Amino acid sequence: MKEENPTEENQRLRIADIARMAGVSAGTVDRVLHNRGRVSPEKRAKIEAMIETTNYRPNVFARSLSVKKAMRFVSLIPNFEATGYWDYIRKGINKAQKEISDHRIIIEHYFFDQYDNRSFNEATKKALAKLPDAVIFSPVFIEESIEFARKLEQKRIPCVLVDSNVETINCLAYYGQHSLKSGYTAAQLLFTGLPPGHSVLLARSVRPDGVGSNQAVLREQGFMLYVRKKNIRRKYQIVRLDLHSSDTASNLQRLQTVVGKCTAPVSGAVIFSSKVFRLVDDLVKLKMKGVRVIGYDELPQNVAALKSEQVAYLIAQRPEMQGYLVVKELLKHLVYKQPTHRTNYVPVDILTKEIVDEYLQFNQRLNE
Amino acid sequence: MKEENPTEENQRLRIADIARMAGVSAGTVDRVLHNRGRVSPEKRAKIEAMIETTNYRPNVFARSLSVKKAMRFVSLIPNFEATGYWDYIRKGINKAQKEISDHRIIIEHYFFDQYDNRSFNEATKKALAKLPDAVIFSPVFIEESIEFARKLEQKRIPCVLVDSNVETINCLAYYGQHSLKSGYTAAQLLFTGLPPGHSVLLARSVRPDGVGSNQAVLREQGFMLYVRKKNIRRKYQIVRLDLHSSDTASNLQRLQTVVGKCTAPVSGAVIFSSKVFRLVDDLVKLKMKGVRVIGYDELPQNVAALKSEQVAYLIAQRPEMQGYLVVKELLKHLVYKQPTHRTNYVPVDILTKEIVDEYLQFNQRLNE
DNA sequence: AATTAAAATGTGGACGTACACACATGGAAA
DNA sequence: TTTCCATGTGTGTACGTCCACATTTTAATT
Repeated sequence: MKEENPTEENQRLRIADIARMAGVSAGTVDRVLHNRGRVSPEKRAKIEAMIETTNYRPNVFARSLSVKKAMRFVSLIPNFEATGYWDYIRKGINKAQKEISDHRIIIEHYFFDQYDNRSFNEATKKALAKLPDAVIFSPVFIEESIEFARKLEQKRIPCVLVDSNVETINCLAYYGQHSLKSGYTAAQLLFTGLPPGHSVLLARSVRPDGVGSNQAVLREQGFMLYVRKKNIRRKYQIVRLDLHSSDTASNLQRLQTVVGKCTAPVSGAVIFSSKVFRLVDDLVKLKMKGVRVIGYDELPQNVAALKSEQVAYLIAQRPEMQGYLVVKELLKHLVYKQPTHRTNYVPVDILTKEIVDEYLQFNQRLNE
Repeated sequence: MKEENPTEENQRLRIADIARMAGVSAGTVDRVLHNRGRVSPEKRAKIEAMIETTNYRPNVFARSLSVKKAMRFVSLIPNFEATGYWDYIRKGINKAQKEISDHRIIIEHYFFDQYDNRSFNEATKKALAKLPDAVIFSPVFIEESIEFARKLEQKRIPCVLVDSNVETINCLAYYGQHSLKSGYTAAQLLFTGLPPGHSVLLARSVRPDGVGSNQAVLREQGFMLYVRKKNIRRKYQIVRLDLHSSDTASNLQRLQTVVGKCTAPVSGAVIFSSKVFRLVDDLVKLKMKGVRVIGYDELPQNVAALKSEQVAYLIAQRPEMQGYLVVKELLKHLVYKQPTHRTNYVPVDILTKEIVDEYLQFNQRLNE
């Protein structure tokens, strides 16, 4: 039995203390804390009052140490390419996994093809069969994701969304960027001080099915919001350019065609996917110089283009942080039993040649 | 005794496992892990080899639960004003303190007047008398801080620096912004697309002793770096304005005088302290409109000025994150026994009217 | 009133580590 | 030889919580 030492300050209260103060045993307090077993209403009230007045919080370390079975999370995100965006999200999830491994939490990853909804459906089946304690996923395919979330809800498996949001899904939390605002910001960075009368390219990466990703569509909407608000069309000629994510070889041709139709020289360009490095490559091939280019995401190739001044600004969205935070949010709910926020936007980060290094290094060190 | 269950995967190794594999008892492994007590060279080698090959990592929860005496950290930062910058750093420290309170770590705060080195010296004396396990401080006064760090080193008390850096101090870690780069970025944001031929105000907050803070001086240097590199002086008239941090009433007068001397209209302004809200107040009083103003730090008044478009951009430096991370760095070293980085720059965050809300909310939720 | 089931409450071991302490060994000094 | 100390090594308990199980109390039924 622990000696009570009244001179020692800063001693956090234990279950035993609450029990003593409420005149019951530790087991009864435990039942109240976890809503398990049967406790008489009077004692329950007394114990709850004690917990309230003393602001008792369980020692999560002792809890994690004591808890018997491991928790299993499942993550469902797109396949990552060698230097792709999704790889950062996976890294963030892994970082969180390492940090909480002492909580006996295991995360199993399933990957799917972001251009093929069948591969997503297959992955969801495997995930459900595992009966995990929670699921992390990215609702790239909206309808399929709603259906998946419905099944999870049936089985009482909580879930969190990463990168893109589907409002109607009843999940614990979403982490991602406010796409509309990031598109608006792209416009602001592009047009501030851009000489009027010129042409501006608005490039979109289009999928095999002819649709852009949800994120990209919203970014463009945000961009056009700025255009309308500031009466941009009066001063600039905005030209759309559809690029193909699968057939990249033909994109140079497309660019050439679109540029050929412009009556004024092209002095600005924006692309709403993370493939800005491809666009600037093509611009170089066509010997187009002095174009102010705005792109997304801090992929190594994009950073290289930023540093060589082919790209003026990159807009970033802390993908590792997104992955990290969705996992932590699950922890917060399942282990710490704390309330969570449904919708969480990560900041719109504006990167320039000069500050990108510190940005990357900072994020990397957070992941160590 | 724990039953070994060979079918159960993902079981992390325990000290007892290492002990069994090395043919010794848990106590001996413990002595090796903590470099305490006496262990024969042969067994030590064997145990260390086992730890190495199995990549054993102690369960930090069990460790924290078991550890006997509480650790005591001391923080030394400037007095915070009602809405001041230092309040954010303190909040970050407190957030970390809460998060690690189960590790039995107590942080005691001492505050000093950032304009009075004697108050700093007094605070250091109190801090040293406490014989803490580690110290967090901001080296606002360079010489005094070096002396303080020397005394800490004598007593083998590790320390971390927050906000500003002093290269010669031998500390575990520093977190703060790369002031030179943030000044450079301020210039870039100010001059990109600014109509040439006009005047630009370069405002400095000067202390009673006539010296600007170390941070402010470096930011100005970064700003001037851009000016030189881009041959700005050819196109703009750069006008210096010294504001007094103590005698704010007279600043309007100073502004009026400086503006009066300008031969071209003022179309841009930058201030290297966090008091941009005062500058724009004075600009309003003088009915100066259409001035592109750049300022620092997301103080509520500054954010208000940003939203009302009196300020074009704010440059932010994640002060809560700085406070939070220095504490975590101490934890990393003292509890997790992991290596730390000496110099850590937080990113240069560029805030606009549209994205500031998400930025603030994100930071706030991180602090919950 | 006696029996039995159900509800309420208490008890003790386990989680993995830290650390005080006990014990063992061996060599030097008495 | 005995005594003593230094060095090496093992043992046991505490940390705060969880949870299975034991025990007591209460209510329902015969």
